[in-house]
Amino acid sequence: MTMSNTGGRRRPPTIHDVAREAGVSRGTVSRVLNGGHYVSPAAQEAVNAAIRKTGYVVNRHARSLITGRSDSIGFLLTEPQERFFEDPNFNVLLRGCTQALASHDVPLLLMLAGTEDERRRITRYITAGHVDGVLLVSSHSGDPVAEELREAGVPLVACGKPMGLGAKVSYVAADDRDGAKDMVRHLLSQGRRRIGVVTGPLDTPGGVERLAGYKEVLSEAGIEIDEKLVVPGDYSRASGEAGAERLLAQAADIDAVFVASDLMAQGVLTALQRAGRRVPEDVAVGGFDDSPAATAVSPALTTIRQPWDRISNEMVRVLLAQIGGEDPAAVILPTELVKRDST
Amino acid sequence: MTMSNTGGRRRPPTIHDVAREAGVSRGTVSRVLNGGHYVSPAAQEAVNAAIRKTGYVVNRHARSLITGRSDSIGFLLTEPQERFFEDPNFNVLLRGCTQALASHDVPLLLMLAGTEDERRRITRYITAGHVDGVLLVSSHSGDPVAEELREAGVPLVACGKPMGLGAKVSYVAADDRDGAKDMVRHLLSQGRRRIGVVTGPLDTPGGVERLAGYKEVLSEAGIEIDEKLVVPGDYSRASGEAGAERLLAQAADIDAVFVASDLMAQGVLTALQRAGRRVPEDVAVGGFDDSPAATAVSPALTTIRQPWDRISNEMVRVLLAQIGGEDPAAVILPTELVKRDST
DNA sequence: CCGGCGTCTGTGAGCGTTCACAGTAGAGAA
DNA sequence: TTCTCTACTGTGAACGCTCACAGACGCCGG
Repeated sequence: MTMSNTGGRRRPPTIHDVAREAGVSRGTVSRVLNGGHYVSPAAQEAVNAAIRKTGYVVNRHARSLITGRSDSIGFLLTEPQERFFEDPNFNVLLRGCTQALASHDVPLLLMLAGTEDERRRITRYITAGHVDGVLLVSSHSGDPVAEELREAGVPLVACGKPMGLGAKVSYVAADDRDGAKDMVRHLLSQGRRRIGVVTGPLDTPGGVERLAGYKEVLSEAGIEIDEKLVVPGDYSRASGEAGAERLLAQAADIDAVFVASDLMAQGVLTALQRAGRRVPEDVAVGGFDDSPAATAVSPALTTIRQPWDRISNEMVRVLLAQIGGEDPAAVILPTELVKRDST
Repeated sequence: MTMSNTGGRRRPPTIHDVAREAGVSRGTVSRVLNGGHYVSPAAQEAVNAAIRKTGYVVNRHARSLITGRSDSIGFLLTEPQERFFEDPNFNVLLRGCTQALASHDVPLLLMLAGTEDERRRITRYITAGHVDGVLLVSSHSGDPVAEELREAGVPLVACGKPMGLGAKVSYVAADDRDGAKDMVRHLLSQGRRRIGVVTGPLDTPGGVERLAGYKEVLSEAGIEIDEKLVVPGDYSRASGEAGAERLLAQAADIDAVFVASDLMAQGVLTALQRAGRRVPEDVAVGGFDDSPAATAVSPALTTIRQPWDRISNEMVRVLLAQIGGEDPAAVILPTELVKRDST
């Protein structure tokens, strides 16, 4: 039973205790804690030993008070709750970002802005400086929160290119157009010629690009775009189901559908099977995202994989860089065709 | 252009600025901020006006430094990531807790412990006092994290009764047994007699209780329990599908299945339909949870609603009470039968 | 021997808040 | 009047850390 142990038993050890234990000053301990520059190897060693011995953990509040940073970041989702409940992509992204941040020892604050009230509260919270930066996920266009945060100068990285925010905000996105092209080429290579499309929301760059990829490949193949084959969706399962029904009604002779999200593709599958069309024999279905939903259905979806791990890692990297003073950046990541049973 | 405005333009206003603006002392401002006891109405008024005028927001780090509280809580999910990706119940709970906490102005830190490494890191983070308490979601038994946290004296509230932690940890749960009984009675009332069951994990109280409810009602109705009608599951969709197949193989004459989770019920539906059984004509299917999954399938699931909103609210209430010094508590909430198309 | 430089270390100040305490004023009781 | 009690207010002193600064030491070139 040592003095140092008995003495400060009840309350956690401070940097002061570590300094005393290691026989150095607070300043030296602090320097070791923050990168260890200008510290002799001997002191370095002694401090680390003292930290282990005392079980010291830095008091983040004291640190933040003086640095002005909170060393935490917000994950902001501005989607209606139904979307959050039905689309597992959010979970994948959430997990990826949590993991990426954990390796930097930065906690993630979850902010769900489903209602106007929450939106306001969250905006206030963020602009008050309670987080150093924000990872933004919002599939819909013209997000007022994003605009406010940008104006307030809060470091911000969006998932997917945001609409109408100019080049001022960073984003990380998959190569939507390229992915769409791959899928449509794949459908073509299977001999499909009457290829319908259920688009994403066309007020978002992602939705527009995926449709553009579809049209581009068909044109290159010398197939004229039939507007009856193009029906709008909003990424929700219900809109996929409705889209497929509309497609079936407008163009009963389709032999394939390119669906701009896996969740919508689930709906498409449901509608197709209800209409007695076999997948993939009668109609091939290609999705987009490679969300967990893709393998939860039967037949398992052929889809375009968005590299979620890389997307989350890049979002975190770009955000931390921006917090460190760097300029906003846009990162486009390649996609990959995943062949399964629906084509 | 007033002096007070021009002076402190760059950096946010402090409690001191507010005090000067209002013509009172820091202490008085602080008292207003924390409930306003022992403050004259006039001072109260002046301080509030000054806060509005200066746009003051409390510096949480300074506050935490002295109070020793972090005024934030952790939401800890100790599930493999596949479970997190496929089960929308987590999202519902996450949203409920976020919302409940927001009304207390307490941020939620998301902690996903999928791997052993993360488990360790998170435990260290929590026991270091970086959060005041933890909302725990972990469907599997014998969770080492929970045990460690309990031993460290961290305020903890679990969702669902945790296995083997004794009465020492708070939890909020729906009345599993009662819900199961309602469902089986409902099945009985529809004239079903050969009722199979796909159970939840039987190393958790929830799984055990739901099965117990099933057996209890059948016994009361004078129907002998046929063990061929009881197959195990683990709440995952895949286990539901496998369970239904096994049921079909062991007891082809079933006319109903009580499934211990909606997600498994999705799998059951898939297997049943693949086997050519019509739902609900040939076989009725009853789920449990009323998860978003229940209405995403066809036919829409008859299920037992867990009152998620109340569950999250209670979890937060109990946790905050416990942080405030109260004793651990157990809350059991009533369920409700939701009749849809699968029975 | 001096001066300068680069490496390393200790020290005081201060970040913005809360808390304990001391103190004031006014009302009511003795 | 004087004393006590209650309602309210102001004032240091922390909380645990980082940062700027000053100083010590060894080494080099003049």
